[in-house]
Amino acid sequence: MDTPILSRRDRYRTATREEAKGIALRQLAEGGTGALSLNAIGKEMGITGPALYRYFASRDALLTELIIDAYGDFAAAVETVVQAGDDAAYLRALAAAIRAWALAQPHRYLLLYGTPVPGYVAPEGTVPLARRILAPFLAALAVLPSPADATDTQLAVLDAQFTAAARNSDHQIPGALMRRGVVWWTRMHGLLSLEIEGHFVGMGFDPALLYDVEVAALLANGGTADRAAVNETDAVRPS
Amino acid sequence: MDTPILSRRDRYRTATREEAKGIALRQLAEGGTGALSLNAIGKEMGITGPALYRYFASRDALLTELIIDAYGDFAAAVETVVQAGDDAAYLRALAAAIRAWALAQPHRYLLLYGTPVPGYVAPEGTVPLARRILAPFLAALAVLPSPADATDTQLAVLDAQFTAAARNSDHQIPGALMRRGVVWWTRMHGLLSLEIEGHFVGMGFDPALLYDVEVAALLANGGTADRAAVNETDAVRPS
DNA sequence: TGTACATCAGTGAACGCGCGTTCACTGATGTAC
DNA sequence: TGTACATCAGTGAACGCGCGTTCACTGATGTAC
Repeated sequence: MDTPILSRRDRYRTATREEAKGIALRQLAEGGTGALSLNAIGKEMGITGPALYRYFASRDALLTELIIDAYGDFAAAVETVVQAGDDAAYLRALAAAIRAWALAQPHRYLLLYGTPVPGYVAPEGTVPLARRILAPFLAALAVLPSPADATDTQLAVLDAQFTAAARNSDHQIPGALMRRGVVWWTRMHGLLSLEIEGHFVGMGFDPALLYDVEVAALLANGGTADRAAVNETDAVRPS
Repeated sequence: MDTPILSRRDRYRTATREEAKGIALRQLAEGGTGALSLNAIGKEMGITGPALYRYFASRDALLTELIIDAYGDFAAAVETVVQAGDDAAYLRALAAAIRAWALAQPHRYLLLYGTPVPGYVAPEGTVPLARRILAPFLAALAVLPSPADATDTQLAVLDAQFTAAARNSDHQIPGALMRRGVVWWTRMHGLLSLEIEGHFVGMGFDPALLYDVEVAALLANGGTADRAAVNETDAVRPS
């Protein structure tokens, strides 16, 4: 840390900023992205709307800050998971941490992965933040072998695409590994977004249990169709 | 059909309604749910805003109608798929139809499965519509066996929950079947929502290919973790 | 076929609301000598 | 330690905008005799 000597003014300033952002998050949780209003935030703080322009350049600037904060918070929550036990246990713990964070702050999760705000352009430095969240998964997946990877032509093409993309980027993640990470991502997101948005309500099952089952499925085949299993199934099929 | 004798007025009326709804859909596509405005629709039709109150009771009523229409359209698109070839091929075709519809009209897909409109209460008769979409999948999945179902306690509990829910409802779908259908749903939704919302942009892979791979994975294990494969993997593991 | 009435589409003004944002201004807090 | 100036927080008015919705009203289209 570099000399955190803050004047009274600076401390007050950051405190006010944080208070405003906290209220903004609550407004977001209650009314969705459209309900984010500098005037309304000011009103709740006992302050005029225009006063907030001393703290945020515009409404979009505040929204951008909330998004970046959410990314950081999410990444921090994932990085907090300690690597204990074997890799499968670690991956299970990572998946559980993601679900816990998403359910604890659904509006922030939707801010990152939900329907994009119309007319709002995502901030630039968002890619490394997204990668920070994926990184622990990739680290664990790299150790965990995935069966029957190269036996499928579709898979081979897909992995080659990821490999090529890595060449054009600044990272060196193997294509097959990246693909497995993305599969984890899409499956977890499918479960979490539907749960958060209330689409499981009234279906009579425990979303946590389904989540566990799906994580187990991911661990079982490493995020890959087990083509050996296909043949087995076909052989066993009664029809 | 029951006597479709419509007066000139009635025909004009439905035509105007349809035109308004079409413009509403385009506005939704451009500006998101918040941009849906009766005044703006009227303006685009060369009509005053209040005039639209002759056709729709309120803004929410129009939104409800759009949602119900979208459900119907989506269900119709799924039901159009002809059952040719074996069950796996049929399921692949169903999954492809869903992706095609979702990508062709992303805003309508998000209207059904995206972030809920804040303050808007979903219409009542939505459950049977949602079930209409799931039904063809369940029909095909019922024939396709899923391996190693009962070997896992978590799975057994989950299936029991679905079975119990079916008892309390008006349908008679076996728990394990319903669970497999939900797994198809969550996986496809994860892929489709992330693709539609632009989260795959710049990653350098073909979303269609990943979709195919995931459908293949679903077909391979029937939407279930293949626990036999887990043990195989563990046995092979180098670490 | 013509007339009298009912129905309906659409207008335009109005109400009340909230939004983002700019701007000139007042007071309080900090800093430099 | 005291004074002079700069910095900053916050106010309140204003601009222009758009929204949903109600209401009294005008004209055109339909229907019944």
